[in-house]
Amino acid sequence: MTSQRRVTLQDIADQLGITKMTVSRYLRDPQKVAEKTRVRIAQAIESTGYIQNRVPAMLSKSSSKAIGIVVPSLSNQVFAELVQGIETITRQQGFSTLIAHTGYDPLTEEEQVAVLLSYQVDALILTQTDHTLRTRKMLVAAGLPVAETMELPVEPIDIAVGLDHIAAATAATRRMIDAGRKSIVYLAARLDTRTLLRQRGYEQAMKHAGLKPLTVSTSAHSSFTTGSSLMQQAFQQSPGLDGVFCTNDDLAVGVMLYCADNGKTVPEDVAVVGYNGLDVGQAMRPKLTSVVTPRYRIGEVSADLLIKRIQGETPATSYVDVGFSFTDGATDRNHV
Amino acid sequence: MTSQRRVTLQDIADQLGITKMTVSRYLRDPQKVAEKTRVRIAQAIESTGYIQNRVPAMLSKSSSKAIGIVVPSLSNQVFAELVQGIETITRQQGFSTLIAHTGYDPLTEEEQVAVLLSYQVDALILTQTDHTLRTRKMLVAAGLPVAETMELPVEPIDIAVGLDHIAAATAATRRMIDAGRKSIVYLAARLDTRTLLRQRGYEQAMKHAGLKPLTVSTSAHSSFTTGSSLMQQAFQQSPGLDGVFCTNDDLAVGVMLYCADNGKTVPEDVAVVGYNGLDVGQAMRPKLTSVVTPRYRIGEVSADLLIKRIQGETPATSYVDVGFSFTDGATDRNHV
DNA sequence: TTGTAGGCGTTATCAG
DNA sequence: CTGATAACGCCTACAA
Repeated sequence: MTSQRRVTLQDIADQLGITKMTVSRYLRDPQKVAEKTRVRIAQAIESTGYIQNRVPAMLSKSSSKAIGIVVPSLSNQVFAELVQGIETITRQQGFSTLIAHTGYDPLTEEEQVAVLLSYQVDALILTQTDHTLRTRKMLVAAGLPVAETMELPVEPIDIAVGLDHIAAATAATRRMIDAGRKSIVYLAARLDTRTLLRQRGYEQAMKHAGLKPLTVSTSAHSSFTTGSSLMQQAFQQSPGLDGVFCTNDDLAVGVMLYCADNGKTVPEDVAVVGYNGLDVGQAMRPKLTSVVTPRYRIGEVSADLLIKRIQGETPATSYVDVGFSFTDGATDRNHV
Repeated sequence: MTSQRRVTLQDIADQLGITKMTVSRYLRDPQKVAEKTRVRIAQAIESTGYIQNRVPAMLSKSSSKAIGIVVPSLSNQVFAELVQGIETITRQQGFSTLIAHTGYDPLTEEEQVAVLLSYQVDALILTQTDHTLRTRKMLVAAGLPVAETMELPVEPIDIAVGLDHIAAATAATRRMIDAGRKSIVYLAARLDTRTLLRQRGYEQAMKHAGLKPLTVSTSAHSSFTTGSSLMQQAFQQSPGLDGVFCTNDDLAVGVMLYCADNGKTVPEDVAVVGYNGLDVGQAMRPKLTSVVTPRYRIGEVSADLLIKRIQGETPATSYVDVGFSFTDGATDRNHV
């Protein structure tokens, strides 16, 4: 009973003694068929539980009215919000979304891009800029609009919507420097592109202020426990540290928990700045100071640009810097 | 330049002066074509950046070698792990996955199920048991294997893999009762089925012990801040409370942060038990006691059962209770 | 208002 | 080893 053929237009047509063309017409515009037929078709569709099969349309128009989204991780609120931003736009334009995830691995990205392309998506939204050669080739060959999001690639494939993570990290670090911190450490996990960009920004700010940068990192993925253990290492390597810049809020919260647990007061003893401005940080006391990345907006903007491109328009801009700001936190103040 | 036609088998065949059939053969098994042809085809494919189009296969076999997964939320680690469990199995069996999300809304679920079915997925994995009538109808009409996961539905559509949330909640509550707690409150957010099941379990345990249950809830979604504010309300409604059972770990951590911030010691003043055993809880001090739900396992089991069904086998079981356990936490001990 | 013919890109099947 | 043909389900275009 599992593999009974799915109901088709033909089935419905046969059942009513008409042709599938009439049923097809009804589906796209009920007004186009006679009142009597209309009622009968409606009934038949209702009773059979007919579901539109998109596949033929994909075949003949080689378009699916779908946009593919490739995110690194499914459990990261950052990407969940990006997707929500995308979907507010796609939904109102009648596009659906296909979501794939890569676990931060360019090879998996390659695979997933191939899968999405094989489903004939009309556009692709990527969230990494580090692509394999084959990925790039496929994207070019497919000739569809592609948006790279979150960070701004040096050599964009096509559309780019994101923010300057180097500048954001520099600004974050400078806040602590301006507040009188001297020994600031950068905590990094899962060494993806963005983590490295932030490191660059951090190092620039430190060097510019004549301070010595120190990065403590792990290839493990970010979590609260990772944050705690990185902080422990940081104290070992730099006992006098008075500030930490964390590559994301998960680490930052782990740092705060570690401090609470080891007699260090934030921000008096140690300043902490996180990245992304997630709810976690805002639930802490004091509230975490963090870089706000407008990913909802990134989603909206990139979806909007892509749909315009799908529809044949040529938007003036294809490179959008959405900027950044800071949460209203208190973990980087009150020094000396 | 955006809508150049995608490269097809025909293009490659033309380019080589052979038929697409030969190219198609090569793709499925390179051994099936002559050495010489093989090399030429390989080259042409490489240079054109050809990507397999799955759509025609979906049409003719009305199968896509894909499994649809419908999760409530993309930012919840619980579902991320479920998906990972699913994908370990699907990947090794050559199936891809299509992920859709509902925001905990049965109507959105209906929509997403329709979308996935229209892509001719071979099976569906759902994570809610509260479906609209139309959803149920579509699933029956589509006649594909369906797994309902996480909770165990009273009337399963087909396959069910999950755990007994009532029993788990009862056990969690009883731990605190056994440790001498008298005034235990249940904190709930986003009132989905599982939240309500846990409430039932909590109430049963309380009544059984002759204690008065009290639930403090909100329709807002779970977060640390939600947890903190629910805890504040709980103290207002029940100043003498000495225990809280939280419907998930996010709330529980919010509760712990609130306590830390308001001079209450955990577990001395207030016992706390969470749900899901996420990393957050394990990063807290003391470590959060929490119900461990084996969602990775749930993913594996359901994917395995579904694929067997797709391949025509009839597994003996289609109803699997994976059970639950507790994290090695300390937030529910040390009383009186 | 309804019907007929053909095509989208691939693969199963049969023929050469 | 390679080619020809038909089929999958729907929609566009045209015809009745």
